[in-house]
Amino acid sequence: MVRTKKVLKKSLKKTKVQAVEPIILQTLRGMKDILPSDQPYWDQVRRVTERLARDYGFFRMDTPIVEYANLFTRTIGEGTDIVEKEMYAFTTRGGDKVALRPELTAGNCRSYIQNGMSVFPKPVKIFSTGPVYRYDRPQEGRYREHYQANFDAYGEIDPILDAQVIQVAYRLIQNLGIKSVQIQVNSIGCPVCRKDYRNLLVNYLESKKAKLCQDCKRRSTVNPLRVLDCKEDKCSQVSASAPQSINHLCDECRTHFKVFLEYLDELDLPYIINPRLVRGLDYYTKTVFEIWSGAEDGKKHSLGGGGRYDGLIKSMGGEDTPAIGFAVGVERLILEMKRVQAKPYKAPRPRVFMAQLGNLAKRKSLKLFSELEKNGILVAESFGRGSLKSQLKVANKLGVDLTLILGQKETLDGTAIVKNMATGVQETVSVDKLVELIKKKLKADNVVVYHN
RNA sequence: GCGAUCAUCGUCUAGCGGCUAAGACAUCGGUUUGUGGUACCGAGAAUCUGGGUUCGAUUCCCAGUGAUCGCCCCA
Repeated sequence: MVRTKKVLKKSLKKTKVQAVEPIILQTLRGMKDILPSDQPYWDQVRRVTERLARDYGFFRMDTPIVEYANLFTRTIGEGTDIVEKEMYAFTTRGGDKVALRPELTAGNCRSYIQNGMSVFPKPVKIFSTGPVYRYDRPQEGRYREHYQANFDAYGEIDPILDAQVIQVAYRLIQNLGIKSVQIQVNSIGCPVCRKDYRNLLVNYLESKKAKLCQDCKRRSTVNPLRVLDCKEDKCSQVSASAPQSINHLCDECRTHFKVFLEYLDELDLPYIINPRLVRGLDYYTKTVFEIWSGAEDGKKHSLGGGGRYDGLIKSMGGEDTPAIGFAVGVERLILEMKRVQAKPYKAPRPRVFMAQLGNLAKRKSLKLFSELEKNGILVAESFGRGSLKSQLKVANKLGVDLTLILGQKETLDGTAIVKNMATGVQETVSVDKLVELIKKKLKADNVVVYHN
């Protein structure tokens, strides 16, 4: 086979047969397949997410992956990295400027407005999951296509919702078996007090400009809040004594933050206030937060984050609607689940194998298979195989408890052999009583489940 | 977008400037045809791509691609 492949390749080269572009058997950079072996983890995330969403009153919504590009540039912010250098944007044949969504909130807000969802009783709680796209440099836990689970609540200004939303995020992570996490919270104020604070910060940074790293010198005017987040030693020193946004909030924002923290205390959530927490999207107001994995051995990931965006809906052309939400990164959750050896979801597996022998039995087995399936009995098979021996081998490998053997003789008699794989004992039963018997046997204790 | 490390069967690994690139696991088939697990036998299966150095490259060099790590940023 290989030889023919190689020969073929060479002869193609020599004779210069039409230059057919070969199919590149590789996922695009930063994108990966989610293989069957990983699905138990994904299933677990899905189940926990859906269960929690239901319990906290969030309804599922799915929006398109592609939207008009300016939905994102206008909401996330022109100057942000996400928009500036990470967006998958292109022009369609029809001339529309579109983009693959880099996050879920913008699309959800668009849908909220477009579909007049403001008529629902507040808060309107929505959750969605799906892939988002960012054209950045891949690493472990950071992909160009990754999945997020996103929760948003519209129409409620009360800080109690901020606390509840964080509780949902926290419990989502906890319920996956990730116990050790840290919640960081901050308030970045409203447009009014943030502007004042920003000026203050710019002035301060200006006075210390000489002590900043190259990047931060640039940032200090373009996006001064980001300087606070810089990990360079000298920048940390500068930002350590920089004015903090929480000390320069207007009355309303300060009260909001204070009450919010009281609710958090009430919930016993392990949070810390990080005055230097700023986020990469422009639409946030007041409360912002992130949840970090608690890996002691160096590597830490942001598992999720979010915040309040009271001005977003209005700025998009909707009614004045306060809102708060968060997103978690599914790949990172799974990475962390594996690290702490959290249990993935274990899907039901077939405990019965059906083996057939001879043309007549083979023909009947297909029907019998569906009869069993209709009765809720999961059956494995390898119908294409001929010998009973090889079928039993497969049955054994699959670790089933029972194997049904259907041969020429049984088919003519309207019976089947039921073999207990652990003991090797087998009995012949009428096909009519098969379902009943299998159910009984699967419940019985003497069916030993070995093979994990 | 910047820097670093790496790249061999499906998976994990071995190997060497040279002639059939080795092994394990997995897969498929067999050990007398209607009975599995163990054992034995057999088969298929790889040097990421493109250049260069060389008599000769999987091995050395360059570029591309990808992965991982550190920045940047974020989920």
